[in-house]
Amino acid sequence: MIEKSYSPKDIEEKWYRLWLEKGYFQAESKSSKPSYCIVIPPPNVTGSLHIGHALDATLQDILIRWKRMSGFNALWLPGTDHAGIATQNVVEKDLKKEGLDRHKLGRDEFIRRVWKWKGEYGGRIISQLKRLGASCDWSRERFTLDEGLSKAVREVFVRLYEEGLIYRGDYIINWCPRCHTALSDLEVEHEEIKGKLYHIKYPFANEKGYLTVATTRPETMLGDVAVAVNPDDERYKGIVGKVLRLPLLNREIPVIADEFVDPEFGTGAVKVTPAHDPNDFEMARRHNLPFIKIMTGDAKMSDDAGPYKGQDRFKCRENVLSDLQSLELLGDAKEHTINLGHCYRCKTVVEPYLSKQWFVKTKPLAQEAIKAVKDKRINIIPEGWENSYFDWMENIKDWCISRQIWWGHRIPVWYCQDMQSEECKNHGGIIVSIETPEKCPSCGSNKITQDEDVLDTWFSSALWPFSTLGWPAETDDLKTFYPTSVLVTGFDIIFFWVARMIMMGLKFMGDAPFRDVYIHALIRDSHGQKMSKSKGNVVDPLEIIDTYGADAFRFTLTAFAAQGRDIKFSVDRVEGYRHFINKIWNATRFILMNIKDAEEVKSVKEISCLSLADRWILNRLAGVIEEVNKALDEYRFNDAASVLYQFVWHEFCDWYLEMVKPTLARDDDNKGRSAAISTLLHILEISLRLLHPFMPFITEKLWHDIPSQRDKEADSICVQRYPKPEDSPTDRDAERKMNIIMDAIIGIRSIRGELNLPPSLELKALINTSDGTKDILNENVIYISKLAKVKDIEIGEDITKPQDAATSVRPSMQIFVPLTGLLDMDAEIKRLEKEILKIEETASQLRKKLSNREFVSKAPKEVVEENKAKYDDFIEKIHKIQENIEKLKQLRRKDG
RNA sequence: GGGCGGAUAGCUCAAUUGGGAGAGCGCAGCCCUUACAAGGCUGAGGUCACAGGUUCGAUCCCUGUUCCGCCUACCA
Repeated sequence: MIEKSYSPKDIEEKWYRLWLEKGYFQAESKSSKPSYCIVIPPPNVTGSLHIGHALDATLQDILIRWKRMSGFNALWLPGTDHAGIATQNVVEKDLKKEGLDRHKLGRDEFIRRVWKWKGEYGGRIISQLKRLGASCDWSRERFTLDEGLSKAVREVFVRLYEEGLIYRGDYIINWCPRCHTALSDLEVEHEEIKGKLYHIKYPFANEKGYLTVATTRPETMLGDVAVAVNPDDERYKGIVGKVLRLPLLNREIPVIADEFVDPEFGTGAVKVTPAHDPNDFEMARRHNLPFIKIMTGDAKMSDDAGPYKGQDRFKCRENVLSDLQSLELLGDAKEHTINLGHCYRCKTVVEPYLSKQWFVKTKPLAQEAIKAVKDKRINIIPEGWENSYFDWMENIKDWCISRQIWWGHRIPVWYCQDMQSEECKNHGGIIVSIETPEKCPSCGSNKITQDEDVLDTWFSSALWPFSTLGWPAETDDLKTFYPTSVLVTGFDIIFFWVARMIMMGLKFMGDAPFRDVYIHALIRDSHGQKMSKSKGNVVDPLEIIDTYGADAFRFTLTAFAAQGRDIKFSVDRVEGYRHFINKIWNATRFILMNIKDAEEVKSVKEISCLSLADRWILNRLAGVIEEVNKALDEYRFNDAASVLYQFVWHEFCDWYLEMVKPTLARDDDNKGRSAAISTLLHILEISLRLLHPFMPFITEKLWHDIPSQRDKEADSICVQRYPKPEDSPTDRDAERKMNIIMDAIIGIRSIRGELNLPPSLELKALINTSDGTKDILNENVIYISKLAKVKDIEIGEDITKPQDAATSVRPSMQIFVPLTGLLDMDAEIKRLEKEILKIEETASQLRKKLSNREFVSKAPKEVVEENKAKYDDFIEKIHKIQENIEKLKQLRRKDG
């Protein structure tokens, strides 16, 4: 016997501990079973579990538990990401509190501090995943800075370099002045803001007049080296080649012609600032113009900014504008929306900045990645995301991979300081090596220094599906689990991560890193807003688990995880699904209560005298098993959840349990009781297994309370076989018959409900029906009397309506409930008339359709016949109700 | 600028090949009927955003419009 109510906390702790002790989540490196593998999208080591992780992990856990139970050698490989910039920021903040900064500490000491921090706090998100019930193979947990993974990073870097796919050079990159590092294009978040388009007059150097340029960033004029116009622009035909005097600095700059300039925009004249704008950079290269850096890495003005040196970039803008104003060189300023880039880690406005960085030449890698998806070596689900994927891949730009921070994989490049040999000089003293070199391999000098930069964190993440399995070593894990089965992630990191994993996997493993990519929705708050700390609308998954239990939380996430749509989340919904957990608990409790100790529970297959209800629910279960497996196979998690919800609550609890209650209560029918008990346990046990991937804790707990499992302490539901449709006997005839019984019950209940007759009122029912149905009803009259709460039931083929009876016309029967002296004739007439109206509405639609010759001649024959049959049924029903109304009206006249 | 998605009951969302629109929550009425009041039964509630088109027939397919959300882009 189990406790009256369900308290998740104790159960969750107990069973999770046991799962770990028994090693149920550990996959085998070599196995005769088929492999199934998911690598977790590694959360940031600095992070704590947010609701997006919870959804992501829940879906993965469902898949893994489902496959593990279905006989696969299932590996869910967990781990965390070192998250270079984010983690460095966190530790730097801590240092600041102590009045320190990383430069005071020095590189080595700083790195030590970060590792220490990681040791103390880095495990948080892992323990939170455990609270959720994640069945990861923790023995294989990885961290992107692990020795093995670092080796993979070096191997990849060196090989790409040797193939000419990695290069170093001076280019305009996105620079975060706060994080003090370069960022890739993806790491910049664009936001539209209202800004101004300023018109500035640049006087000619050798004659009167001026040329007006339009710019949103007036301060960058300090770095201008030219003004460009379109060569076809008639307005400026004569002035190309003339010299302007740059205001404020009085530098002489030429007017050049370049196709890039759009004559329609602004004034048609563009100031050219090669060191601070990617387009200008390209233009300067085309025209051999100099590059003047007017800012430092802090986004303060540099020596080259003349009198503005040392000013902050925004302050400088104000000063430049007011200085131009006083020189009367400032024209109109128009309202203009500007798409401003911000650092995705610290939200600081990024600066296009000229600097020396390392890049991956991505085009060749992208070619293969496109092909892999095109020929279905990788399936993206839902398919809609393929378009974005192709679009991004086809327009891919080189990837800036060097970061000017300390926490990360240091670039495996050394520079020879001496360059004593010709060979050494030829390649600029650059040494690129997997192993850390002692001396320069070309000239033998031991004065070598390593590149100061580290790699983009996403560089190591891109290797995750194979680096975690042991690559570059040829491990058993790698052979067994690569390519992995599916990647489950949110759409926000398709480009950051998914696309790059595909490129790297194809390049270094010669095969896609995963067969399927399941892209799930983003979780928003109940108003559809993105959750963020600054908005204060974040929901803490741990709090939800504490309040409602992990199972309810997981089931809620699953039920809302429809493909291709964001999830609006609120805790109220979790509460709703906690009721479902409670329902399962209580249904189990009821079943266990009804098992007598001595009773021998038999398998349903051995029992010959199953009741109609037994056979019906067994049949339904077979259907549910099939639907759930199919839904999971197609990643329709919400469908799987709703099928289970519907079955357990409404079919099993509302119908079946109510139907077997009388049988269980009878002492004189041991066979019937025994069949019912067997059926109950069969349904319960299989349902628990079906539900287990969705709600692992409660199913485990209840499964052990089932008599047949009580002695098997070593066992766990998580390693039992996942149900297959053939586990439950099918019986179409039972389904047909049960529909008739249910229809009778619903008919009587409707009368009771609509006429507000209290359940305490004893009713009698008369059912008029045809021959075949009569027998079915008679054989199962007990269900009707119990569930519809009627004492006497008379069933016959020519029963006529008693005088003062309420009626319900069903497809295969007419039900009369005599209400002598109780029936409010007017109310009943009204009720029946309303029903006619309702039927008539749909009937008239059908009539219209059927009287349309085109429909009858052109529509498929089955459809026409189907509609005709439906129509006839409606008309018959209306007639019968009409008759009943007439009889009531006659009666009323007599009484009156 | 380009692309994608959404608009269905008061709320949140389903509806897989175009053929009488569903669920959960909420609401109303009746009920503590020996698992569960975190429950049961019954019911009300929809011009499927708008306008055209294809079709015998459109919530579904096509075109356009409006509103909302997202992704993406070097118009200074």
